[in-house]
Amino acid sequence: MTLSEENYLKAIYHICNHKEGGVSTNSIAEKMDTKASSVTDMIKKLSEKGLVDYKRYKGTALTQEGKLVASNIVRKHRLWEVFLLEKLNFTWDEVHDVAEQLEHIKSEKLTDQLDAFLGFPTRDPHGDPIPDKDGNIKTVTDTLLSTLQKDDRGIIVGVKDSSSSFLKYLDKQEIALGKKIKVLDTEPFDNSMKIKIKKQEIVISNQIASNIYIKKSN
Amino acid sequence: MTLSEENYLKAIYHICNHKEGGVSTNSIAEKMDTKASSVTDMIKKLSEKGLVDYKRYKGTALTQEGKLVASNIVRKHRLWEVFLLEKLNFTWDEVHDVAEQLEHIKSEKLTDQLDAFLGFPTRDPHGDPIPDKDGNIKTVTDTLLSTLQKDDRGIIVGVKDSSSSFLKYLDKQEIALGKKIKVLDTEPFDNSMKIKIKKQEIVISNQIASNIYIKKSN
DNA sequence: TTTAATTTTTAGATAAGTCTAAAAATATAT
DNA sequence: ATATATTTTTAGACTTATCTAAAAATTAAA
Ligand SMILES: [Mn+2]
Ligand SMILES: [Mn+2]
Ligand SMILES: [Mn+2]
Ligand SMILES: [Mn+2]
Repeated sequence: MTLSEENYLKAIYHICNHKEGGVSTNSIAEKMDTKASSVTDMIKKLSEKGLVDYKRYKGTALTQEGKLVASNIVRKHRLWEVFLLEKLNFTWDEVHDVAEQLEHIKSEKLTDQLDAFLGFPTRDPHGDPIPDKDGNIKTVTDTLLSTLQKDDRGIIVGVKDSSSSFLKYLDKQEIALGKKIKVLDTEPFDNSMKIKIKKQEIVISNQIASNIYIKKSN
Repeated sequence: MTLSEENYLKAIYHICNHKEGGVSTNSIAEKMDTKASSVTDMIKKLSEKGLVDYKRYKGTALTQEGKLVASNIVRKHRLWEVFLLEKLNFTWDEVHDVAEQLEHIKSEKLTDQLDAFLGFPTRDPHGDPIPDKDGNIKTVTDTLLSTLQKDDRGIIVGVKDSSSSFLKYLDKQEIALGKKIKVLDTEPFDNSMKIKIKKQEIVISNQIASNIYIKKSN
């Protein structure tokens, strides 16, 4: 299993989680930041190895085995993110890039022991669930903050966008996982909303609100 | 800096530490388990990049910059070995293979924070010194157990051979870093020796004794 | 249902890293 | 000093992963 193969499997895995059914060559190319022709080549190889189901012009899907390999990479990625944040004083906008490297380290013992060392965490620093060894993962059923109505309350449980710039914005506004919020008002014109968080009132754009996951509390 | 380039620099670094002056193409090939022709190609590239001094047929040496890069990889390797042993319940014969992968993770913050997290260790699980950020390293001046005479005493401070099979042998004999030993007798015929360790008397071959570093205590 | 646009695949080229086999340089032995 | 052996380098080939450009299949539009 080469680095490149692993990254392709992971990309397909992530796209699959959003859209059901086959994955298009172009969508993989976009996520991987490569050309479609490169994707076709790689998919053929993964197909030979029994990691994806592929019929030309028809799209690609992970096999059982491919899904297990991919989820294991995601598992490692998220465990390492927890490690970096909890043990090594990284901030939640710094962990992803390093985890992109660490997720490819091959050692089952390492992964298991890391899991135990961290106290078997269920979510990564961005609120995303951590798959178990068999690829089982809590499907995220959280609602987006942008879908809440006036007077709705909830707790922040995750972010959809994990980019460094977005996370830094949240830090600046003191918006963090676990915080209680209440929607004070919504503005129909641009879908911005006024919310109360930590006894402060702030206005956030729809772009922000549609990247924050909430667990509604009433 | 590719994975392959890093491994070549590390190989040259390790050979240099034993032999002074230029390093032969063949010695690099042997350490890297590749062909001499491959080494020549790579050395040319490293030379272009200013990481090694190279004149054809004359041998290779690390430049200041190359030495710094190499020692940083060794630094990471040994820090990770400490981490795996101290925090993740690895045994000292298991840490090396995983550290071979982890040493290539690129993040200065990660290395620094790991160093701090581990309490700034000075030696890895095999007794080898850990270089600092600037490439400074305590040169090992320890003596080999095989050079001791009858009635000499000392403390085990390191191993020369870090192979899994050797380390497992030591575990079986309960020979470990920090243990006090005394040479009870030496056998001139095959250079084996009888030693006292943990109040037990055991006989070890010269091959064993010449792979254990001792700090003489009188 | 033809035609046009889009998506996907193929064909051919390139770069990195490796190999084998042969040539060149250096070292060793008679 | 000359012949022989060893070491090192070059030449050419192969694999993996990528790209561009062109062809083929599919989808959308007229
Ligand atoms: Mn991430
Ligand atoms: Mn994450
Ligand atoms: Mn090691
Ligand atoms: Mn070591």
